[in-house]
Amino acid sequence: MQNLEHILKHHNLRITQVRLEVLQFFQTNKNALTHADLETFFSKKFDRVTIYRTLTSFLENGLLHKIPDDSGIAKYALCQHEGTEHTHDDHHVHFKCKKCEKIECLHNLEIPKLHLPKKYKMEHANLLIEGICAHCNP
Amino acid sequence: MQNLEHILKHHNLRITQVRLEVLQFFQTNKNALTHADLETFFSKKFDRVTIYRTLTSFLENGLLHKIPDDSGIAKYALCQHEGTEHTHDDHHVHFKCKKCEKIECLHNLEIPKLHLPKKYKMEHANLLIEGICAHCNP
DNA sequence: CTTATTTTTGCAACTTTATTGCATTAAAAT
DNA sequence: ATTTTAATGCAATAAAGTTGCAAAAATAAG
Repeated sequence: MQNLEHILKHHNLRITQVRLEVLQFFQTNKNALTHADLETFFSKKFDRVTIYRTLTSFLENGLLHKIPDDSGIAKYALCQHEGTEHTHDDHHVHFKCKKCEKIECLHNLEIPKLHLPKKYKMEHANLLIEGICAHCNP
Repeated sequence: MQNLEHILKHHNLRITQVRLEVLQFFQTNKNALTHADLETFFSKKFDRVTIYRTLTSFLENGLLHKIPDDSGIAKYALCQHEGTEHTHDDHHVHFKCKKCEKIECLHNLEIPKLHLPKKYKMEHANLLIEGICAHCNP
């Protein structure tokens, strides 16, 4: 397991305080996070805009991925297998719990192959499953 | 094929001008639409807020579904098989083209069954595929 | 078919989420 | 140690969506 500075370097990101702490927060938090989550956690420590820009830079440099959902609020989670270029992160499964509202990545699940109509070319796939997560299931 | 008024009635919606025209617009438009698309199309004819509320009522009454994606802008498309309660619309595939940016429903594709981890209960599934659509494919 | 009831619409104001410009500060390169 | 390059904070602005309320339209009731 690499340390935080290593991970940033590997993704061509300068090592700064915000980045170190935001990365750490993602690591200790297994669920998808929103900008608001970070803003709440870091209170007055970092500027709102800086947090937005941190998320954007992490996204662009492959540290985070955005999770599609219908809430209208952007949600982010760490990419697995940092370092390697094309991982199965391009085809992975997200689970959104209806009770706790949390979204998590099910990294070990592959999206089954699918037969697309003629002339359609698939590049990424993203499967969002909604239901009750293990934590909320009695 | 039912007419517009019939469809609204069937979904317990009062027949109004906005609803008739918005529904028609969705019918003649195979791709997913945003609020902005409707606002542009209906220019000054209907109020912004009215269009928002039309979308919401269609959503609540099962005429439309929201399509999860990572753009942060809500996208809507007509539900297939109007009338029947639980169709495979709960498990259907969306395709987002990287070139034309349009999203369409692939209603005839089923999402393959998946083996979830213990204690996870699935209720809906939504598969978003990104790539190049038939129209943009040379 | 006229009146009463209920729902929808339009307008204005507001909230929430996200972006841009720019001067200052910090990180890395020389 | 100094130069170069990139990141940060602040203020302002934009975009997306929501709420309250009076007026208008749709349905229900007589």
